[in-house]
Amino acid sequence: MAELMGNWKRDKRCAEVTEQDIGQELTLMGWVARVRNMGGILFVWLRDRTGIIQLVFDANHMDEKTYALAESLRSEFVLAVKGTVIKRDDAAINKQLKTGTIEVQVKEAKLLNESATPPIYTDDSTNENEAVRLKYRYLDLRRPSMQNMLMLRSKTINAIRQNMIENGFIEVETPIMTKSTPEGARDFLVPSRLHPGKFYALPQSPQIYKQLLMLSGLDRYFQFAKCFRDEDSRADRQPEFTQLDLEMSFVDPTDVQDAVEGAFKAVFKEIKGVDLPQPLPRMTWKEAMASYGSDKPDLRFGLKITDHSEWAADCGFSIFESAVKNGGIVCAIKADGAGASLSRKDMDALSEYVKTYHVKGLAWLAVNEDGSFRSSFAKFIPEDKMKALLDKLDVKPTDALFLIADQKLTALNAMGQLRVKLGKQLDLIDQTQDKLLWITEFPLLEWNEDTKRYTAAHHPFTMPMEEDFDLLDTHPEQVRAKSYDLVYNGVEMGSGSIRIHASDLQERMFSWLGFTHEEAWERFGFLLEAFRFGTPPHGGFAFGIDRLMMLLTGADSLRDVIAFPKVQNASCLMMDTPSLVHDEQLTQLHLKTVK
RNA sequence: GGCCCGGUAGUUCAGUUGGUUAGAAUGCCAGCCUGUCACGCUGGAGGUCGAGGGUUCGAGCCCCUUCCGGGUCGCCA
Repeated sequence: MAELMGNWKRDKRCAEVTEQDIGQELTLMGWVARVRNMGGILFVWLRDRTGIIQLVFDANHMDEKTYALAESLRSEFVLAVKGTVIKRDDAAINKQLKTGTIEVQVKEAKLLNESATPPIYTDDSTNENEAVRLKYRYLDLRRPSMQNMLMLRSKTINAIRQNMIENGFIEVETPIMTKSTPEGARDFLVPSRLHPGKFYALPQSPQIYKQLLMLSGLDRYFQFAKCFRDEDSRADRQPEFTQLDLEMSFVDPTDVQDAVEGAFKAVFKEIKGVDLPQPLPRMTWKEAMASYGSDKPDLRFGLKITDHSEWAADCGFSIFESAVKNGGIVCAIKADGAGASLSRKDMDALSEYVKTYHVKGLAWLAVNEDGSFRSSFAKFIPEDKMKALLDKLDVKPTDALFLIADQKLTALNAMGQLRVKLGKQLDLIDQTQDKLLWITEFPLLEWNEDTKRYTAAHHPFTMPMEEDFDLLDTHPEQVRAKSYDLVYNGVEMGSGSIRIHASDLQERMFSWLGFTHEEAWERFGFLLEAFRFGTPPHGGFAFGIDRLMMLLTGADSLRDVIAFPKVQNASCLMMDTPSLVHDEQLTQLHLKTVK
């Protein structure tokens, strides 16, 4: 028996009521979070996005009808009340509530809407199955933790936007219906009704538009860009996501990095109250791979990787020797004090784990307290040779040692994954730290074994380093790019580069990527054409807002920081997306012929 | 496409070696209760054990298939 609001006006949100309001008569509106009926007196927790305030319905202070209404209240009913703010007795103070020292003595009430019994809890008391939460996402978003997340996200975006505008960036919106481009991820396609057989593509990023804006003379551009990639999901990868996209003219890498650092500094100050150092540390890709086995090293803990190929070349252990002979490496991680705690079973589990990353196995050694050791490989190696390795690595009692032998990048990648795993397992990560750094000088090109050609490591518009121009025709794989990634606690936040701004160099780039002149012009003709009209040197960056929110809130999944996320198979459990459409629609789009 | 984990009241979970009518908490419904705050007390309803097939005298439990959710490798310029 819901009523209309009539002329009632809400005075404040629930938890905005304070002791300053004591004695005032206020009109409040919100959802019923909890009802406690004592028989004659009845307490209701009224909730909105600000929090909770306690309402008191006393049968002696209101007419029968109002009290009867109070007795009919259930969870999630929408309620409006008029009442007086009163101070609670000392004994009745609830320290859990922001408004715990006050309550509202209700005089009148209106039931604005009823609610079906909710299928999930709308508080944070339980952690329900995520599929159920996602099916009823609109209720899930009533949870205080989710509301806080959305408010924090809004605040973060606002801090970034303000920082961008203060620094002379201009916000420009670029199209969502755009052109499919080769290279990169799969596109989501939109069929055209007016152009039978032709398709728009949703942008994987506004890359080309923002470069054209530099050509147009915008000088500094930014946008909170929605991007789409039709690839498999992960905990930190959604088919649609938001990034801060920016581009600048007349700049070198440090200018772009400064601008990005400025935005991060603003966010950390605003959200965490933390002053980030500026400039942030830099590390080359080569160094990151060699020491951390990753292009996104987590610097909150040690366990650095060391190379022992030289030692391994004649160590007597045929697996190590042949790896080195075949151009590979033998690398190691030493974990101080881990030898005593890691059992044979743990070692086997770690060995299985590294195999996921395509190495054949893990050689391990655990030193006991008395200096004796258990090992999977020591028995194959002469004693003096073994001693040389342990001395070199300064292995002491209770230490553990792990070695991997394989092709260089394969071994380093697996070792990098093991490093992170050990960091977590041995509890070496200081969760209170924020370790940001730049990874620079990425390789320009990567060899693709399937297609037998080079592909752009970043994207085909990336400027090679001048120092490496000579290598382009002879050793393309050794050419470094003017590109840079920002890494935060072992997570890639985003990447950027200085772009190619000369038409001829861009055309050469396409040819290194295996495009013929004709193909390049067919696919990127408008860009090559545009580059003829005075393109300024320029570069930019983009970082994931969702990933940033994940790290700021400590969430394990992107789904926790996106209002309406997709699940692993890219469907939406709430709306049941994607869905079938009517034949008529398909016919109009020329996807189905009328019979 | 591969590998791994999970699916039992609305919700969170337990369920022994395969053995009677599948349990608990919470939520829900009804009653009682004038200061509760995760109120309390009494009673009640609520189950296609994800689905289908198989083994068995007998299946929530074992086997096969499949659907759904999660993680991950490949993939993600």
